[in-house]
Order: sequence, then structure tokens, then C-alpha cells
Amino acid sequence: MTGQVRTVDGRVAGRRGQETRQKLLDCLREMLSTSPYRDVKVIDVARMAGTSPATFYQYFPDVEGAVLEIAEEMAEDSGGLKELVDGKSWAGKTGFTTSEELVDGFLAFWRKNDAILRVITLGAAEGDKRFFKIRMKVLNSVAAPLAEAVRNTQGKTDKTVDGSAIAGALVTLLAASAEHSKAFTSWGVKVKDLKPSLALQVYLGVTGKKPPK
Amino acid sequence: MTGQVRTVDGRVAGRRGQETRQKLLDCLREMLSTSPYRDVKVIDVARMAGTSPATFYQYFPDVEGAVLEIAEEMAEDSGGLKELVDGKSWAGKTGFTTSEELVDGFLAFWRKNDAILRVITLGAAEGDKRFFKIRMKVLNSVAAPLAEAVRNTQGKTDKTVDGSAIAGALVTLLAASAEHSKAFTSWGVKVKDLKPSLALQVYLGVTGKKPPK
DNA sequence: ACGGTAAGCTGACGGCATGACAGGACAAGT
DNA sequence: ACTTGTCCTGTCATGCCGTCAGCTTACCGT
Repeated sequence: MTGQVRTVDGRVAGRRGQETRQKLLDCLREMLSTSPYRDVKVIDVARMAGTSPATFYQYFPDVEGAVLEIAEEMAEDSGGLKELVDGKSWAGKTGFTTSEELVDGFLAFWRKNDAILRVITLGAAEGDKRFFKIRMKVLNSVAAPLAEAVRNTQGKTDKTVDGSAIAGALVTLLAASAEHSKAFTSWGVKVKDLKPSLALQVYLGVTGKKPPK
Repeated sequence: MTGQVRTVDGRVAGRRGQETRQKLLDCLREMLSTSPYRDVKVIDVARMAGTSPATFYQYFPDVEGAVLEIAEEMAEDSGGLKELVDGKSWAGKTGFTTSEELVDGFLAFWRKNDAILRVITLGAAEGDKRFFKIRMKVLNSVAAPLAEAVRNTQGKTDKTVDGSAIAGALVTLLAASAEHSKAFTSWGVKVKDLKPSLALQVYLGVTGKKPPK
């Protein structure tokens, strides 16, 4: 299914080769979280991995290519986010718990992968289709089931509600909040206070009502 | 007050120098909107401006330095966004119009400066204080008066409402929506439909009520 | 008009990253 | 030990970075 891992010049990579490749990816991941994207150089990644730049180019066309690889890995991982919404109830107090857990899980995921997601977000904003697609995959893992939840909860009583638009806005909000939580700090909102505030927004968006006391 | 414009080596720039400097900034701005940030090179900017790389380094320490300059200019410009909130009423139908105009004005501003804002957003997310500060200045031009509006509208009846948190979330949402409007398109939400949807969110957030029909 | 002075620009250069290649090291099977 | 295919690196041409010395240009006072 996945097809074998191949080098840039078409050879199939063996055990040792895959190890080196993986080590390069790990080092790149680390570099991304410590240096500005613009300053990440092939030579630094290679040095950190204890190998030479030439080796890097055997497995990846360039830094961007390797970044896409990491991104793809992460996108696979994002499938688990579905469980935060799928099959959950939005009624009454249980509903608010659902909302809190969603916010919590989403923020945790984003924070865990913040370095790579930062680059993906940039690439997507710049109009790069490959990055855009990956970003959509991550967001959709939550946005799709959430839109469904909105339709189930509000769609019956109010036909003018657009589930996709609401879910999209909520997911966009969550992603941006995770990426820029420091901004909230500077507004005097502690990270601890941020979560309930977002949970409230999500609950409001999905149900259209204020949460029960 | 502003202090004269100076070259990197301390000379004060005269008329001709300021022209060249400005031309370099203009070309950089253009480059940013056509190439990925990572690929913007000093030599390209210089070539486009019809000058030599050495000249570039006379006015800016590096690409980032010049970007900060453009960003600062833009941040000055963002002061006008205040008028979208200051002195506006949030009551009844007028309130919803206020919301619509705010969304419209904010999105227009963001779209007009999307290239530079993209870079600022990245820099802020990466933890660069200079970029962070500029981003806050732009966001605060709306967030600060908006928080005030929330307090005036809801704060009297409900002490648990945190105006800063709500205003912050709304502004974060608007910024991210502007930056990633393509994502909404892919969710089947047209740009035309996006605005009313955001206006609704803003109105809800500020007033805590559904808008009048 | 004419020199003096400071601004303005660039050619040239060492240094470093990129990206390609060919050849040597290495592991595994025979 | 020998072969085969994988794996790594030394080396090289190319191109960008960032600096400097030095030349040109504009402005100013006399």
C-alpha cells in the first residue's frame, strides 16, 4: 500500500538507510522547534544527525520536501482527533463536558506539534497546495464531525444555520488560539482561563444556546 | 521626534538615499507577496530595485530587518481600525450593522496587507518578540475597544464575563479567517457567506444574544 | 565657480550553503 | 573470499551572504 521508501535517485532504502532517513527527520523536527524556519539549513540538520549534507539530499529533494514528510506523519496522527467529537452528546451538562474535552484535546495536539504546524500554516497561507492539503486534513478531522454535530443539534430547528461555516470558524479559532496563546497572555488571559473561554465559544457555536449552570 | 533615517554604518540618509531605501522596501513587499518567505533573497530584492546587494546592506541589517520596517509602517496604518469599534452602538439592529462593518473592515485590512501579516504571524508564532509586539499592536487596535464594548454591553449584568478573553478570541478568529479564507472555500463556504457568519459570531460574542431578525 | 565634505553606490572578495556525482565502505548472501 | 547492491562521503561548481575599500555624486560655504 504505502510503497517502499525510496531515495531521490530511485533506489529502495534498506534497514540502515531508513534509520538514517528517520534520524534526519527527527533532527529536522528538533531544528524546527528551536530555530526560525527561514534559518533552518540542510547543513545544520546533517551535522546534528552526525552525517553529511550529501546524505540528506539522497533522501529528500530539499528542506521543504523533508518538512512535508514530517507533516504527513503528523497528519496521520491527527486522525485520532475525530474521537473527540464522534459519538459525543451535546445535550445539557454532558454537552459542555464534550466541549471542554474537545478544546483540551485539540489544544494539546496542536501544542505537541506546534513547530511543524507553524510551518504548515505558513505554507498554506502562502498558497502552497501540498501544505494546504495537509492542513485541511488535520482541521477536517475535527471540522467534519463537528459540522455534523451542528446540523444534528441546530439544523432541525433553524434551516438558516450553516454547519460547515460554524464548524470551520470554531476550528479556525481553536487552531489560531493554540498557535498564539501568548497573545492571550498579553491580554491578561491566563492559559488556564483560555480553555473555559474557548469551551464556551464552542458550546455556543454548536448548540446555539448558553450552557446550563 | 522620529529621529532621522540612518544607514547601518550611522550616516544620515538624504533625499536620494531615502528614495533608494523606499524602493528597496517596495520591492521587498512585492517579493513577499509572490514568493515563499523562505525563498526571498537579498540579491533578488536588489536586482528588482535595480541596485546592488551591497546597497541593500547599507540600509538594512538583513531581510528580516527590512521586513520589520515594512511591518512597522503597516502597524501605524492599523490605527485606523479603531474607528470600526470606537463609539459604535451594539444595540439591536444597529448593533448587527456595527458587527458587519467591523468584520468587513478588518478582513479588508488583513487582505490588503496579507503578505506582510503572514510573515509577522509566523515570526510571532516562533516567539520573536519584535514580531509579536507588532502583531499585538495591530490586533489591539481592534481588541482593546472591543473588550471595552463587551464590558459595557454584558459586564453589567454578568460579572463572570471576561471582556478581554472574548474580544481576544474574536480578533484571533477574524485574523485567522482572513489569513485562511481558502480553507472556508474548501468547506463549501463562499467568501460572501463567510462575512455574515463571522458577523454573527462577533455579535454573539459582544452582546451575548442572538441578533434581531 | 570651485573646492571640501559627506552621502551614495558598487566591484570584489572570503565564507558558507547548495546540490550533483563518482567512488569507496559496508552488509549480506553464495 | 567474492559478488552484489546498499549506503555514505569527499569533492566540486555554483550561487548567495555580508563586508570593505574606494569611486562617484550631490550639496554647501566662500
